[in-house]
Amino acid sequence: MNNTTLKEIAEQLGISIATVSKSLKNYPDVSEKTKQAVIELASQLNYTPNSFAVNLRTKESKTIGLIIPTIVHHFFSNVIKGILEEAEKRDYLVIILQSDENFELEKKQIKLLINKRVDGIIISLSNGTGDFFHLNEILSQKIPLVLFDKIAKIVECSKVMINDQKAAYDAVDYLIKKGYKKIAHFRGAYIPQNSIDRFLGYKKALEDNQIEYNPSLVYDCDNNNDFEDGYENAKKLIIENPEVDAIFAVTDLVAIGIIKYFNEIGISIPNQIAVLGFSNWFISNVISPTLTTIDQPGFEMGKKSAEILFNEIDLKRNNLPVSFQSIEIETKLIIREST
Amino acid sequence: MNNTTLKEIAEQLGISIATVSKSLKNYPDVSEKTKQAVIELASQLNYTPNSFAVNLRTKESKTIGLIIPTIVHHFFSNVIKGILEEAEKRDYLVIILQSDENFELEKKQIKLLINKRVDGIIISLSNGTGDFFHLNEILSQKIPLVLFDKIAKIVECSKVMINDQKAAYDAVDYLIKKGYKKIAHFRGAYIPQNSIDRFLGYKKALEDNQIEYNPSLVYDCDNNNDFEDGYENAKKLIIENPEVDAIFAVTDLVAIGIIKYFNEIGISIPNQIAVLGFSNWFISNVISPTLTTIDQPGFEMGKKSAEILFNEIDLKRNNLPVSFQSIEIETKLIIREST
DNA sequence: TTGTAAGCGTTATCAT
DNA sequence: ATGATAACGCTTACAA
Repeated sequence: MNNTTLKEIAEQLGISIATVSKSLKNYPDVSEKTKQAVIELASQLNYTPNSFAVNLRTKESKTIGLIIPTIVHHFFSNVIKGILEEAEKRDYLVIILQSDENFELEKKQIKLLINKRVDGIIISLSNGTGDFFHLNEILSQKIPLVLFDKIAKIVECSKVMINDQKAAYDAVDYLIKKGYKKIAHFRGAYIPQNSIDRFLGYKKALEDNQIEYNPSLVYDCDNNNDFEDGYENAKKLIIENPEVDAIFAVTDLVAIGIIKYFNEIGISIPNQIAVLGFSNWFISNVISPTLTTIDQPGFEMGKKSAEILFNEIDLKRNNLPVSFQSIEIETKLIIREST
Repeated sequence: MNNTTLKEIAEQLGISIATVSKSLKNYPDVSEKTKQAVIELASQLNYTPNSFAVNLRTKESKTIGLIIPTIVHHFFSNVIKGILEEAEKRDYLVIILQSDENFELEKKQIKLLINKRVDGIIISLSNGTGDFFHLNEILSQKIPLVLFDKIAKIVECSKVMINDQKAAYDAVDYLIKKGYKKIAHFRGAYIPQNSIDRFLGYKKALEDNQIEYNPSLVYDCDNNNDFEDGYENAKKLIIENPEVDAIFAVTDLVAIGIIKYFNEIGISIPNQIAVLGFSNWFISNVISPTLTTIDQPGFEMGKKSAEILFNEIDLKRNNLPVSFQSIEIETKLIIREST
């Protein structure tokens, strides 16, 4: 750990630390000659500023924090990618944490990040998150915060999301227009707003098309294993409601579970029954039949979240007022073989 | 940013900063009475140590860096998960970077991490990585380093990997024992050692079973889009070598591409031709037919890498000698419907 | 143009 | 048991 310091350079050159610092930071009030000498020696000694000291002085860490519910997840992976690319551009580093859908862990991780004095935080809330006091702690410290995907409407900060309700509505509306009459919904858990919204979109599309909403056609997928949920519920559905001709699944993974089961027992998709997913995971394009789904653009959401965050960090640095944004990223229906 | 400092507590209590610090850190030489007073006021004021100052003082950041080639990747996602869980246990934070298979980016990111003075670094090398000077820079700074999966044998540091050659050998040997006679290999690029080793394992298994190795049965998948590679090569193979009865693919994604094509043109798997993948991605268990593959345990690899790294960090902290480990994680053949 | 010195918030040594 | 003080390495206002 032979790290060169300003002091060493100063001593070797017989000048003061201040002058060395100024030379390296291109201050105007230092002679070209000394500046060159400093720069040369610095690069010779392979000098890099001690970031700990810089942090302490500037009160900035050039680091942001990111908390997501699940790492092994196609959508979130894409979000991460979008965020990392924006951070890269600005030479910012990203600390990533996984809350594992656990409220307590999320709280602890936020504490860790605040403690670490990151310059900003991006979060997608866990399904277990019950209240938002822990978020207020971030805000009261004036740390820029962006929520994405799993957001909390009440929290006063910027947000990046999709319109789950509209997306679901469009999907179901498409199914109806295509001629499907008896449409089931495999819905998600009751806690994250997303699955509620997707359910509401489903319901509204039915109603707007004069199809009576039938609660017994709604199946719960809340065992935290979407694939299994889809598979098992498909089994049930085929017995309980054999006349259903289409299923709108809350997630591609649920849809894949459904397809898997139907493939196994020889039910033909979409001839006997159509399946429509949500998210446009990679897998939905390679399964047989390929899955009609809604594209949820994770990369763009990550990118946008990061852009907003870095913008707020800049504003804060310059003591300018920030106004929170709520951005809705466009989704689109990807029509494939399963409908 | 109303952050309480030791100084404030000291002033309010009319004692010295030193005493406050000691109280909070449970030093033996401070009276129970003052200690209690300090602790109480500290929690009242919601005191947390300024990590910048702590870092500067202790020369530790309680942070490690992780560089991986691709974020959106089932295997690497699992690795990340394993690493994050180990870090979580120790209240360590993890900075994650994506090299995007780009040598220059990898170099830059290592510089950033060294600069940030992380306590340790874990890397899976990019396919573009040509030499290892940038890694030596890490070592010369005495920063603990663990390489995993895409490793460089010459670099003197701990390593966590699988035995690609053996895994491939076992897979192909299994195919042969199962009665397949004409086995093609869809191989990966020529740069990462992994795909070379898998190819060698394939070749050796043939030779050990007295099957002549035939180079024209080896197809290159090096367009950086495994799925497409598999699909397109399957198309070629069926024309050029219609008598092939099994394919060993370098990756599940390649295998999925193959399956996709065969499903489309109505070639039955495994009856007309068998397909065997590598990695055991989630997708391989839900596709039809389900894919026989080799389980490459990302989670364990991440976990093990982190354990080794944290151990080295501890040793270094206590000025103890470290000896580098090379750990081989067990893979296993997962037999499913495609063979 | 250059240097002095204060300060960022801790930790740790050495007096008292 | 408590406190004064130096040190970590850098930035920057101010003095020379």
